[in-house]
Amino acid sequence: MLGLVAEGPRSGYDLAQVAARSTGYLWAPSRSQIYKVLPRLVERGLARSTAIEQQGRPDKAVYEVTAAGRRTLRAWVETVDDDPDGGAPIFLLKILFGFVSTPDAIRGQIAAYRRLLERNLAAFERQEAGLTEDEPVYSLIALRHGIARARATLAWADEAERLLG
Amino acid sequence: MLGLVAEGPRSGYDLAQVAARSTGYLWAPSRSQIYKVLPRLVERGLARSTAIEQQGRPDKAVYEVTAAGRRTLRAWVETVDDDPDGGAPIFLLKILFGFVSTPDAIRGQIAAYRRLLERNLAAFERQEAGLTEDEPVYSLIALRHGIARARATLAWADEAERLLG
DNA sequence: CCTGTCATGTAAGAAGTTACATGATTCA
DNA sequence: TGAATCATGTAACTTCTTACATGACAGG
Repeated sequence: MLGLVAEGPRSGYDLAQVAARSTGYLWAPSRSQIYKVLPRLVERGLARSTAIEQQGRPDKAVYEVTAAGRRTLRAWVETVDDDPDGGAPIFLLKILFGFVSTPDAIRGQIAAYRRLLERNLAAFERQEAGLTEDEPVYSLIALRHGIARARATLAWADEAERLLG
Repeated sequence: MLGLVAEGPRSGYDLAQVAARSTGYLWAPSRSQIYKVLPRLVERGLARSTAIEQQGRPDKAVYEVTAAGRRTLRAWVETVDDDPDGGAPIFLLKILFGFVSTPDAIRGQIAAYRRLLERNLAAFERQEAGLTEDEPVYSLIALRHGIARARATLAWADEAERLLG
């Protein structure tokens, strides 16, 4: 949410739509969740809100990131964790909010993501090799899913590094 | 959790380890969560538990699926939803628990998964085409990620159908 | 006239987490 | 002697969801 606020000044209502579009594939909070978290960002000094009067509607509360908020976001984007709690989507979110940091930091995230993918791929392949004939096809199908995705994502990592220049 | 119990009689402790191995990539509950859910399965008549006495250890509670539990699981596995709440992992879980149902039902899940992937892929490609030059590379990199994975997963769907025979 | 958009929020509850509590056995 | 494995569970907490509450205005 801090990242979405850092993209530009937004109301809670706006945020719900922006989130669905931009991070929606990775993470999308409900409107009620947004209205709970936003005041917390202000409490912690990471964002500030400005009331905007409107006619025939409730006042709009527009949130903006503060300098401290930007620093906090940047620190998060630059923190390297080879096996983050939220899994792969964390890497993608950090990439998406790369604009608060440097291309080098993002290269670091891609490298960490690559390491996770390589570990996962190796684990899947080991499991695949260990499958016996009495096991249902379903296990194999699920394993092949993981393998296909890991390989494709590794290929994407090459492309991503090229795009970063 | 019902699916994991249906694979064979297991204690809560066992379940934590089995989950980490088998569905771990998709979904893995904490031990405390398992101990909360298991009695609920019993309450609903989906599982039954047997106490097993042990020396020097707490009694073991082994859970087994009931006929009603198997029916409930099967109904879930066979329910087709083109855009399930838990996202893509739901399709994989249904495939993994395919042993309670028929290959045809699993083909149906793969087809539904394919439809989701095709919708996502089209949306990503539309977004990619709409990107302007002032947008940060990071948006493009994230989009390419989604595209690469969707395409790879579509190719996996072909393979999965072949494996089902 | 009805649906959708704009706009904020509360209440109740599900789902999940970490840390704590207990305690024997086994292995390096 | 200290860590890991086996084994169950509670307490406190975070995160997140759906449903409810309110109300104007725009467009078909």
